Amino acid sequence: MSTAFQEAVWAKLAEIPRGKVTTYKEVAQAVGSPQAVRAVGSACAANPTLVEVPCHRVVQSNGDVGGYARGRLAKINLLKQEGVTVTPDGKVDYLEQYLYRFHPR
DNA sequence: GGGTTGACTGTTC
DNA sequence: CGAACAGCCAACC
Repeated sequence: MSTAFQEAVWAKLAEIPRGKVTTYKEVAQAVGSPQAVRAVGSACAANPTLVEVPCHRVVQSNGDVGGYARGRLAKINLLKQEGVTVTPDGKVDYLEQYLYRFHPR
């Protein structure tokens, strides 16, 4: 079972184009709760399908890939596969370049 | 109904 | 630059 909040988050994640990434904060803002970044993370963790929902394209605002249901390494590997530069430290380099924003100014 | 936990963020030391 | 503290929201027990 899922809540409206989680579905809203998943819907936003589905909008992220391949080769791009977004931050939990951006998603939180997109769903209307810019402070609910923790809740967004929980929603991603509760995501039922890892293929339909590109949760691996969500990273932390500081560039760190954050966590992943299958492990950080798997997440890093997926991002690299999509053309995102990830440092061995598990951080996305050139984040601003790959960052996908829901709130364009 | 109340308290704890978590795929986080920003500030401060 | 790295580690620690506090703040926030939604879900779970």
